[in-house]
Amino acid sequence: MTESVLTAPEFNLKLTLESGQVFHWVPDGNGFCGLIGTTPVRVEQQGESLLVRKGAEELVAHYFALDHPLDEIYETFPEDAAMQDALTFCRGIRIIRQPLWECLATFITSAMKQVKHIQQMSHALRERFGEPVELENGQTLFAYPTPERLAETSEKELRECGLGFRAKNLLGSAQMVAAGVIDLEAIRGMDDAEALAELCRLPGVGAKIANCALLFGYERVKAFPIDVWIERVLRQIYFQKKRNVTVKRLTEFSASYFGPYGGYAQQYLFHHARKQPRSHWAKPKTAKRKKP
DNA sequence: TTCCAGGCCCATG
DNA sequence: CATGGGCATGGA
Repeated sequence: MTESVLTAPEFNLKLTLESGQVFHWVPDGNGFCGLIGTTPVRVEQQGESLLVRKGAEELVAHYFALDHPLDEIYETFPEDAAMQDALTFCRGIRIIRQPLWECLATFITSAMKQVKHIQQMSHALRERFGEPVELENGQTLFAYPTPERLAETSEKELRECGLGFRAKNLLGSAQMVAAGVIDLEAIRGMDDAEALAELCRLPGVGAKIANCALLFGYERVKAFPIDVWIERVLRQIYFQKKRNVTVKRLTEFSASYFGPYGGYAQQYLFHHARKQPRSHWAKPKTAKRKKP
């Protein structure tokens, strides 16, 4: 029950946990409760200190990537106004080191879902198929279900967790990983392009989700996922109204413009954009009209 | 009620 | 190679 204090300069726990990179931590008083893999942890930030259970210091420090040199990282950011605004807004967000399957699987369920819904699906899957683990205070948390466990569920059961059309993708991916068709650990040894291609063999995994896995699971801090928010930012800020800008072009631009820590830049732009009032964004020029 | 969300995949030009 | 439509669910 004794607590330990970790020094965590240049860190904002709340922003980090609420920036849309991880989806299962729950507020608990002035701190948060969650699982690092299968280990339950309560973390509370006080100034530049992190309060954690004695014995969990190393695990927590590694998970939250307290060793990432944020000052150096910020110096590599482009100096344009949009990037600097995002930095001011997001300072202290760290790209954390998530368990591979949990990270990948959660992003497979994220397609066309709001952050809040991704959280709901994560908790539903955990409570239904995950192993219960007790926190010190008696509270029960649930580990993310293993690929083996999910592989033996059914699409119907997964749909009951609110997954919709993503159910088939999660099930298929779980089966491939459980069967060893895809070796998530082995991907650690691949270069970026190779790793991206390998991840994209999984059903429901394309460039965006693969890059999320690379960034948030594999610590590829240059990986630059392009979702609807980032695409909006890139088009509006860096390609002012130019037409005929393909996603391929946006990808190439991002890879060179944002530097060796492009993934950090991306996360800051993403979170900043997402927290802007909706009125900030111009109306979609091509109004997607629906069916007859 | 309508719109949109940390997309992917497949069918067409 | 680029583009369009379909796919489920739930909150704003």
